[in-house]
Amino acid sequence: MPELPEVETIKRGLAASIPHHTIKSALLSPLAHSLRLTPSPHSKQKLENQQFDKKSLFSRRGKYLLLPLKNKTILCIHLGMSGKIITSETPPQTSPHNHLILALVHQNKKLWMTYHDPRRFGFFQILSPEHPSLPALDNLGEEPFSITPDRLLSLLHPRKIPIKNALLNQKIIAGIGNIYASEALFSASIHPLSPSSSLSLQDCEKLILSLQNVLSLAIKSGGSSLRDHRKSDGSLGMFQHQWNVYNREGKPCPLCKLPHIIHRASLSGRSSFFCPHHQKKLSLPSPPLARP
DNA sequence: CGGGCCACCTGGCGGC
DNA sequence: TGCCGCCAGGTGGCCC
Repeated sequence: MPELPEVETIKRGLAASIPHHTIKSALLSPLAHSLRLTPSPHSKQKLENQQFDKKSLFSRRGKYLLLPLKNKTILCIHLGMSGKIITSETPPQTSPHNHLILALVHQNKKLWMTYHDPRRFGFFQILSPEHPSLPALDNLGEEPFSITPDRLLSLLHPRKIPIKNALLNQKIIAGIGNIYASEALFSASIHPLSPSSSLSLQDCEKLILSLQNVLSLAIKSGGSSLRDHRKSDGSLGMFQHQWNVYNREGKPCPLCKLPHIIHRASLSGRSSFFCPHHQKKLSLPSPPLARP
């Protein structure tokens, strides 16, 4: 899915196109009930004839998109693996996967915003003062752009799980997915299987800088379009052309060059890509030797 | 707590 | 051409 850069790209696209619009109608697909979270029966009524709240900007938390409305509710969208949000000046083509279509208007100009998600691993929910959050949203870890090395060290220190798995755990750090976890570990020269507890403060500093660098570059390129991601105007993200390791098994390591090639390993059922030559696996400090 | 599974879904791709 | 198996950007649950 959309990881942090893709969601951020969509947020920025929407912020540039729809915040002054009024929602004239909201159409839910017949399949919307089988999204990962079922939308409340009142979703349609809560959205229709509402305006976006100009006092609260559109925002993103981890991989969650938050669109505040004037009636103090927030349209919260998670894109799962295959979700897209596309705006268009004509109604979207009919599809069973258009789970939410908002017909918008501003100064007599019509615009449609469509949430499309074939696999239905994503969802949308209306957060209201009565139901102000979601468990997963409450439990999100810190944002990669604000976490400090000290904080990351303290989160990693008690854990033996591979650092790659820790990066994918949204409760530890929010917004990182399978592509950017591999890319950041590559840049930080950290082996994905390194135990989380083996990272030093300096490793944490380097990892945070690598994360921030790769995420910033990806946002600048409009995210990575592997297959489903589109910017909100329908155009492609371009960061997939700048991947160093993701999906590049067998290709030369861009850093070490031949004969060193990118390897692939499966970690908790997810592909990880790395260069074993410069991403050295860290080991845990040896346990103290038993005194004879 | 953690690792290894599975489930939820559709669709694209390569191999035969 | 067509079918089949495999794989995919995420998350959460269950069992050991």
